[in-house]
Parts: sequence; C-alpha cells; structure tokens
Amino acid sequence: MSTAASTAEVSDIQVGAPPRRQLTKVFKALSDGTRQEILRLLEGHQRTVGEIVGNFNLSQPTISRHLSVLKEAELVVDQRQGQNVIYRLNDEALSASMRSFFGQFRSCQHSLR
Amino acid sequence: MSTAASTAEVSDIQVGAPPRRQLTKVFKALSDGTRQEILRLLEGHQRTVGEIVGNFNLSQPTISRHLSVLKEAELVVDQRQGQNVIYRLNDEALSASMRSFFGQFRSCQHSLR
DNA sequence: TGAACCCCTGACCCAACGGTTATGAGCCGT
DNA sequence: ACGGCTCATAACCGTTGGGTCAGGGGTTCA
Repeated sequence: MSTAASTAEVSDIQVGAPPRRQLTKVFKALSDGTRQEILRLLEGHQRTVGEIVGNFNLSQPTISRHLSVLKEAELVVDQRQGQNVIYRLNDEALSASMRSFFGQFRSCQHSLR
Repeated sequence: MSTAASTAEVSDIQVGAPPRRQLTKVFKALSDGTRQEILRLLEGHQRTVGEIVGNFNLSQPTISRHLSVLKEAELVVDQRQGQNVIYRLNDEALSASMRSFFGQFRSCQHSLR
C-alpha cells in the first residue's frame, strides 16, 4: 500500500469528483476545436447562441449541436432569457474535471494547488 | 490586466506550450475510456505492450492502435528493448497540456500552481 | 392572432473511429 | 538458418461524429 488514504482502501476517486463516464464525456467534448473555441468565447462573458454563431463560419444548427454536447458534458449551462438562450461556462465542473483526472498523475499533481 | 506577463500584450499562450492542434490531439486521445485506462496503468510503472494487453479484454492490435494514438498525442513514449516495446508516460507533455488548456480559464487558474 | 425572431430537432451524408482477423517485420534462442 | 516470440500494420466492417438543409416550437410585439 504505497499511497494509502485514510479509511477506504481504494480511494483514488475524490468525493464529489465526476464519475469516469462523465469524465469521458468531458474529454469527448473537449476533443473538438470548435467546442474548445466556444469555451474560450464563454470565458468571462456569457453569450447568446446568436453571438456565438457570429464567431464561426458554421451554420446555426451546427453550433447548436456543439452547445448541446458541451451541455451534456456539463461544461456549460444555458438559460432562456426572452427570445434568447444564454450560455455561460460551468466553472465548477470545468475545474472539478481537471482536478479529478490530472490528479491521478504525479507529474500533474505538482501543478495542482 | 490581472495576471499580466512581462512584455507581450496578448500572451494567453505560454512559451513552450503545445500548439492548439496538438492540444486537440491530446483531448482526442483522452476521449476514449480504454486510453484513459492505459495512462493510469502507466502511471508510475513503465510496461510492455503485452503487459498492457493483459489488462484488457481487447485484441493486441487494438491496444497497439490505442498506443499509437497516445504516442501521436505525445502522451506516451516508447522504447524498444529486445523483443519487447516498453511504453511509459510522457509526464512533461501531460502536465504541459493541462496547464496550457486549463490555464485559459479563471476558474481553473485557482487550482493551478 | 399573426408576423418576426431565436433557437432546437430531424433526416441525411460523408469522414473518422474502434473493433476484428490476417499478415509481416524485428529480435532472440538454438 | 530457422522457429518462436512480440509487436505493428493492412484491410475490412459497423458505429459515431460533424456538417448540411428543412422545418417547427417558444417568445415578443403590434
């Protein structure tokens, strides 16, 4: 038992951390350049779908699909506001996913606070 | 300018950070459960292909292709040793990718050292 | 109610992905 | 040189993924 935790024997997984299936969803969501770009757009600002579409040379349905993938991965949150639907980053989920995956690797723990 | 760097005005991108195309490769590589599992196997130990195959109910060629995807993403490094080929984690690339992507988001910067 | 706007969903197409089997290349032992 | 072991690659197949266009549901305003 090298790095044994307190009570549980196999406790690689932190409490409150996303389960593995969800983590795979997250990486699938991040594995597309357009979706990465969308996340960058949402950093800081919340934006309507139309605003997001305006930043790409892609059709509105295509962006809508990307957004639903990001929502499924819980990386973004949407909220209806009149005619518009506003998307914003789900900050907690983003950093939780990051910590839960990369925390498994010694070389990354150095970089985690 | 909260965490402004020295000279450059727009320096979201760290020096020595992987370019975006490479980052997408990394997330694509991470977006498969088997490949995530392989990385966990390689944490700490280096292993031969045969040892890795022994941990899955998948054929040797399948694992071999997964390994080549991970290698393309520079998440692992291989090295011939006699009959065997030994794979090990590429620690630097892993943590560099993590920092370079998640560093873009305020909510994640809190967790980065 | 109806028109206009914003966005999502369905149906479809082609490319990419993950799995398989078969085969071959590279390295050892005898 | 040969046989056996390890691993990678080629060819193939079904599924998933990302794109399009067409259409429809929700909301606002007159």
